[in-house]
Amino acid sequence: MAVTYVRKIITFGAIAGLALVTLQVIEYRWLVLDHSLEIYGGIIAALFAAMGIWLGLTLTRKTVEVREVLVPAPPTFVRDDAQVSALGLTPRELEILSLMAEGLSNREIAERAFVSENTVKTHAGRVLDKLGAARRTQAVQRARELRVVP
Amino acid sequence: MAVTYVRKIITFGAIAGLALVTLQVIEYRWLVLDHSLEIYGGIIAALFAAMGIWLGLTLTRKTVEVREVLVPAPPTFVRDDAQVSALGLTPRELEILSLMAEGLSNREIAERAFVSENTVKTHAGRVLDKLGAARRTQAVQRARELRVVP
DNA sequence: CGGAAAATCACCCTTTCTGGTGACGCGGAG
DNA sequence: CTCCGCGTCACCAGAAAGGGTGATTTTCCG
Repeated sequence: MAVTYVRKIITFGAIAGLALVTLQVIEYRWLVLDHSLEIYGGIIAALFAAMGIWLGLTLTRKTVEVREVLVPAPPTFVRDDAQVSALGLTPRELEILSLMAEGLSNREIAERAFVSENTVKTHAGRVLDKLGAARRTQAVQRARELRVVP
Repeated sequence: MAVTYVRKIITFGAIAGLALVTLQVIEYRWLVLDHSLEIYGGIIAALFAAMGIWLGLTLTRKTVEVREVLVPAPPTFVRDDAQVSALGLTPRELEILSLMAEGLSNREIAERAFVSENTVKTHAGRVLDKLGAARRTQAVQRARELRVVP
């Protein structure tokens, strides 16, 4: 930032110098031709006004006001793996639990997991057991509280 | 916005006019005193440069950047009553649904609601029906998605 | 290699849940 | 007053879920 400003000031100086030189030239030219002072002043005024505008623009171009607006974030689910291991749930059991939470029947779960319905029953039984639940709705409820399923 | 710019331009005109008047005064004063042209030009230059800078500054001052900041959503549950009425759920059915969502059996719900288990079955059946669910776990899942139960 | 944990599957029996039908009382809207 | 929505209750048949036991295969780790 500091470097930027230094460069701008140098640029400003250079342009100012150039303008002065130009002024000298114009001055003698017009004086020789015996023109009025008003025209001379007008030119100077226009020149420096333009330069000033350019300076003002350049100096403030990066002035931005950052306004932070608080907006509700979408509920993000992150599985509590600590709970999972604390409950002693195996990966397969966790998978069956997730499918149970989606409201699927044992038969449907069996199809999705490519196993027999009996196998699903076994897993489901263990899940209920480890979660201390008597019914699958209860198991899902507990799992949700423990952040094991969304 | 357009109004703002118009006002600025008018202001600019006024100041420019004032500056010109000032110039005239200065011009005669200094001419009478027979001072050099350079000083006169310098004053004009300084005057218009300052004005230009002011103009540039004024014209570009406000650039507002709105940045949205995600804030963790509060776990506040608010029932979507629109959904409830859209589903045609009666108060009693909603109550039974809530108890189902807690993982209670029909028998347990009957005890809490002070009705017979058969009554609970009837309500539960209607709830499944209105939610388009085949099992209570599915009903609970749907109800949750529809923000009918926490 | 050997054993433990995990995953798989099969029965059998009980409990719970679901679906369908029917019925009764109550209170509000037409 | 009558009809309708709501809540209540009952009964039954079938589906789904839960509990228990036993067995085989896979996987993984020391």
